[in-house]
Amino acid sequence: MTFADILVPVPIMGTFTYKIPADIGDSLSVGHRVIVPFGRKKFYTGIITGMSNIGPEDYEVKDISCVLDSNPVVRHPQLKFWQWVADYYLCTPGEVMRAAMPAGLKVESETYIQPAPDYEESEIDRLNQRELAVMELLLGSDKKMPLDVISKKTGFSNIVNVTNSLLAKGAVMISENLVERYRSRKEVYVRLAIPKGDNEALHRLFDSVKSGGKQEKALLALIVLSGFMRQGGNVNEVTRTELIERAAVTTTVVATMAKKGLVDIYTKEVNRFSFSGLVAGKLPELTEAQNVALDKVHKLWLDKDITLLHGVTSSGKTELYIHLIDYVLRQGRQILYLVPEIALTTQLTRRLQCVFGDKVVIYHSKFSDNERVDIWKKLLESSEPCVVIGARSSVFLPFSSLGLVIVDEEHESAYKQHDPAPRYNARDAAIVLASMHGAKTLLGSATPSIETYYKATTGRFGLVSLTERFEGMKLPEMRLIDMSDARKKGLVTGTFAFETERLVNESLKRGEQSILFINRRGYAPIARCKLCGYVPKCNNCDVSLTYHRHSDKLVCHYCAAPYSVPDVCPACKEPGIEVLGYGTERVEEEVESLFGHASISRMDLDTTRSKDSYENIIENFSKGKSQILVGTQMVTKGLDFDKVSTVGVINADSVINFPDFRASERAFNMIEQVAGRAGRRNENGVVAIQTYNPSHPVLSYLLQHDYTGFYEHELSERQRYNYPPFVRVIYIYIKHRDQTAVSSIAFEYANRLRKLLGNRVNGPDEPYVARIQSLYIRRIMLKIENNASITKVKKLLNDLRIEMTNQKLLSGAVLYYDVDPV
DNA sequence: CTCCCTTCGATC
DNA sequence: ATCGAAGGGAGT
Repeated sequence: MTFADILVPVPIMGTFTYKIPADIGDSLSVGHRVIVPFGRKKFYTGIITGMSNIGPEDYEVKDISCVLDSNPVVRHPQLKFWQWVADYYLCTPGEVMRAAMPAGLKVESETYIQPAPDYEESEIDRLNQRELAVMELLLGSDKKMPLDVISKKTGFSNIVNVTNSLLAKGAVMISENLVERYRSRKEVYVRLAIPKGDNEALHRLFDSVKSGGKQEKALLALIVLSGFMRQGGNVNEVTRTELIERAAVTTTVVATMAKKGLVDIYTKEVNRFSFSGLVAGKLPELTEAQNVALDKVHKLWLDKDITLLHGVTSSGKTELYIHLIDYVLRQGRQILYLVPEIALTTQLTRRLQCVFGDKVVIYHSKFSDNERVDIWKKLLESSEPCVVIGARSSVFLPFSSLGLVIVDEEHESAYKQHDPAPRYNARDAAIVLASMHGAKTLLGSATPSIETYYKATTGRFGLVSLTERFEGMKLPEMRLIDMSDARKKGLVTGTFAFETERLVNESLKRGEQSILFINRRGYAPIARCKLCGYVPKCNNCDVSLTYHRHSDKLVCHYCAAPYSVPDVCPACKEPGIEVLGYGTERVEEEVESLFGHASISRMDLDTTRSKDSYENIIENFSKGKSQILVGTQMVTKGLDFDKVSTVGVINADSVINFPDFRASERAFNMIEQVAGRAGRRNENGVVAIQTYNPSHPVLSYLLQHDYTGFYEHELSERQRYNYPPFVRVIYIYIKHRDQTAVSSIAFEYANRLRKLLGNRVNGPDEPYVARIQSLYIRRIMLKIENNASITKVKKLLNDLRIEMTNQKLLSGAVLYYDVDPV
């Protein structure tokens, strides 16, 4: 083959054709990774998606620069899957590739700049100030520097102009260098410098070390660790780390021994993802109800590919999963176990490792890129059965033979990627991936999404219910607390109703724990001047700033820009700025003053930024080191705590009154999930829901833990107002730096779209946050019938976009789609 | 008329 | 995404 179609990780439709150099033609195939020159300068990593002997006629074809691996790194059906994601979520395959592969597998070129060796400034080519600044920096370091480093150090935003003029004046040279980000890990090993079984030589080794000395200790440890004296078989490789730990000696001792010729020290590349050597344990025993459910899943598998396991909290879904995983592992196939948040992996991983030992693999975004590459490579190399626990991006791993995909907490919005493209939902993508592998999908949830439950009750999916909790566990009592009534009667301290306070106190007295859920981080979500009413807003976004006491800053929660708190109101010049409302920090502070004797921890985005912080908080709480846990939605996720008896929902209204069609669903799920944390093994479980709007229908279903009742109610609302699952929603976002432009563009776009699709088009309207990062936003909602062809819609949207682009009607605007928003 | 910055169009 | 060319407004 002489030509190859190459997919590059850029947001452009389609693939690009390159010539395959004659000497490497035979070794290439689809899925291979290559380096190609792309655009004027840059080099990118591309993936071969097709090959042919006939090249294009109408343009010049460039050569593939080099081939990166001896085997493909993308295997069937990954490319097909990428294409599906691109088609369904209305983005380009390049964007999917960008998201799918770890950065370490996508080598890119970077522009480097260095001073020209013989440059002398002349009269004609005077350097201006910016140029001089760059030259000074370059001459100061005498090494060539990447452009982005220069721009960071000088603070110049438009560094390209400066370098170009420097280049024109002959002051600098530039070069494109490939940067390999992936670093393999090297491990130091130690072995005895004699052949196995040569006992005479062994004696000589012992003769040459001091009896009772460190070296002798090391020698003994090495013999044990390597299994040198064991009959038959090979000696084990022993790492230096293992050895010095076992023998309690330093590396110097080992180095001296190597110098004396007693041992050999050698270095080897290792895969970071090493099987931990854990041994598999026994399967958990199932209860009667679980056994019935398990049988039912197996029966459903005969004619349904997708099954919903609807199990109330603590009904033991995980045990069921474990049995199914075991079943599939025995068939020699792989399992993908999706969890919505990295956070959930720790407890789960331990449980699975107890049963499946070293067959458990974890993959998520807090892993270093090197670690991710290692896992990718490991999956490519071996097709052994294993179970991958991962967050949404693990749907892109190179599985060889998936037998089962489990999507735990399938209703979770964390499965949906919002920004950047591909805006995919890992739950739905996983279903498609599973079908490409001929695998089964099991969706699990205590509060299934409306769409999923609809499909399960109308026969598209199988449905298995687990309604029975483990022995001695009952659902916690839900108690509504009418805050306006409480305030009228003066039964409120700060944001706590006396009632809530009393429940927490009783828990404390019994030596039990409490969880307090507030849907906002920071100290207070609004700052305001009490004299003139001025509210500080972000300069780039249409959001009021959240006050963070910890840093004493006002922070934009959309672009993270920090602002200092003004001493006087910028509007009226009086010192009237005060803060309003409650976030986690402020609740924590109030909890401290109310229950000062208890130990309190807070869990939100701000306290879980570093790698292990999340686990530490969870660990502390589950070991009882803290009694009260204050947090955002993070605390609602399926964590198992035995001693929690009180759960407080501090502000249910902020969850319920969110302005979109999923508000009720989200509120029901969130509150029911956090309620599930109470009374897992506790008779006294109570959930206090503080609200100013106690008659909201969602709350009445929550009081009864009545999922199906809520579902019926919500489904009829969805049908009445024509929302999913009865239609498919596509949001079309239009962003522009200019407020008037964005309005008129969105208006024109919507009108043209309406001519094509009629009343399926709603809007444009301003989304909840109408300006983010200096861009004004408009949103058009498209409601497409379920049986409509996505291809047709896609073509129509594409054509409209091209038409309006050609008429210069979209200039300066950013336009993108969000399919199946959550 | 130059300099700088933004916008536009192409990328095999 | 990223780069160079082209357009356009202010400064000399």
